[in-house]
Amino acid sequence: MLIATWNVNSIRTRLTQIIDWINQVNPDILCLQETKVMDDSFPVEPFEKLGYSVEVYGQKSYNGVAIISKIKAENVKKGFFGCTGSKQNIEIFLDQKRLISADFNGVKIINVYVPNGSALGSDKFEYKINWLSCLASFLDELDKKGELICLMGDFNVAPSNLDIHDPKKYEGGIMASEIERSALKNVLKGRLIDSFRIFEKTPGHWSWWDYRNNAYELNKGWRIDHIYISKELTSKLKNCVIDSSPRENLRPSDHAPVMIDLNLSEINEDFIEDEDNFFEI
DNA sequence: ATGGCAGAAGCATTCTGA
Repeated sequence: MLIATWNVNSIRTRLTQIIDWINQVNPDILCLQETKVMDDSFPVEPFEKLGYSVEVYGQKSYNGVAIISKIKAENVKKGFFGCTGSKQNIEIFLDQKRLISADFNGVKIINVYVPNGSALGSDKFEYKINWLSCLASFLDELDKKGELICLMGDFNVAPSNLDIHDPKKYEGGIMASEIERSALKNVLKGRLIDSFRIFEKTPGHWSWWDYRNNAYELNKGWRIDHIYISKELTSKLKNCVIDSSPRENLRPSDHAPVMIDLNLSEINEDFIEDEDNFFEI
């Protein structure tokens, strides 16, 4: 099962590119960020024509997330819920549409667009750190219930210096500061694993290139789009790749899609085996 | 230190992103 994430920087501007990519890659689940559109204006039909269901959580001009899937999404939730351990009041985050979650074959897919944070010490930076703190509390609650998690999206954090083309220049700055990295670590708490780093330990793999300064042509990128999976799922993980090819399109998104191949049928087989055992008893 | 580039809103220019 192919599960992908892509910050498309406007669903309406990128629509034909996304449809082309779906036709090429045939993902089972595609999580989008920065859709930048109200829910009633989201172009649902082109996806439904290809046999996909669409779940949206958007707003005018900014942010916005969506889940496109071949399997019907179950238990769709928009925004944070159950963050009882958070110091932050969830209501603070209601106006920015940055998180949507749904269950597929017993796995909870959580699609996030983490705030950029602008600059260290700014109000937006404080918002980013508070948002990540709320996300950590959100995951703590799901962890208590023993949920299998796939947390994916645009995190706006390079987890290590391997994930920046010029660490000397950018280390300590926005998306590369110790404050952001430790806030991200507090979300993951060792229970969620970076799918990409299971397969690839070297630098030079980017998911975002600035529109400015010819960054893509010079391959000056960052790896800030991630797919984190529960430890229990790592044995089902076949692959994780960044597909930089859409970044070469005319008028591309500044982000490339990232995807994993997760063998969820094995999970169902395990489940069926357990049921058989139950009936034998 | 600043701007570069792109999208949305809306019609000139500002806000936001990363």
